[in-house]
Amino acid sequence: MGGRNAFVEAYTRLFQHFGGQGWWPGETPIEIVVGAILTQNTNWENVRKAIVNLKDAGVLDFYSLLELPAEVLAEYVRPSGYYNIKTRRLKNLLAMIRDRYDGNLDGLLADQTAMARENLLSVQGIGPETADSILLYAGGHPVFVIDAYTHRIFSRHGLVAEESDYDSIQEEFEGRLPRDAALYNEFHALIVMAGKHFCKKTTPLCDRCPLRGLNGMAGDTP
DNA sequence: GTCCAGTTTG
DNA sequence: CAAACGGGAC
Repeated sequence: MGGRNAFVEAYTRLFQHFGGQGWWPGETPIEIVVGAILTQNTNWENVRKAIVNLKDAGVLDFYSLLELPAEVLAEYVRPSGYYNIKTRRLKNLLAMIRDRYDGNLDGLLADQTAMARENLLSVQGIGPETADSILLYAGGHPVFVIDAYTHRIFSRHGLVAEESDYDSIQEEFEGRLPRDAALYNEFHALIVMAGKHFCKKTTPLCDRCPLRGLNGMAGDTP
């Protein structure tokens, strides 16, 4: 087992099993930012329908979204679920960019990582995972995105404590891995794949999981 | 009926 | 710590 570093080992195994994921599946920064909010606790396929609605309506750009009446925007994003609250969250983010970056999304993404993250987290409806997804996938900042899959997979393998919070898990990952945005990008996407296909919340498929035995435990499974 | 690339509020 | 937000797919 090339296992001095189980985090690197996990990445290697997942990449070999699933291959490169090529995230984020959005073409422009605004599309990635919108997708990051719409995908909160929601299946990506439903988010994709909402993005298609916005594209078809020709409003997937900063000022169109900013000026669009909330009730209209809500109809477009409806397929992604939580559509009223997500509409509000999108509007909150757009207003922050308008106020602090003169309406320039690229300005936010080009800001220093710590400052951009702080500004994102100040928006009601943007928590650490959404903020870091935007920083990493739209801005190319080297921040590791932690999600429910990350917590579940790595705690099941005894590599992070069950009770660890977002920031401490993130510190663990960033401390164990090279500070490389391309690596973080691919690794998080692979973790999502592992969570979907093997490390399910109920009835995990441990016997066939590419991560079985990752930490030298009796199978690393609960 | 269950689950989903979460976050806020009670 | 629990409830709320919610449509779509299986």
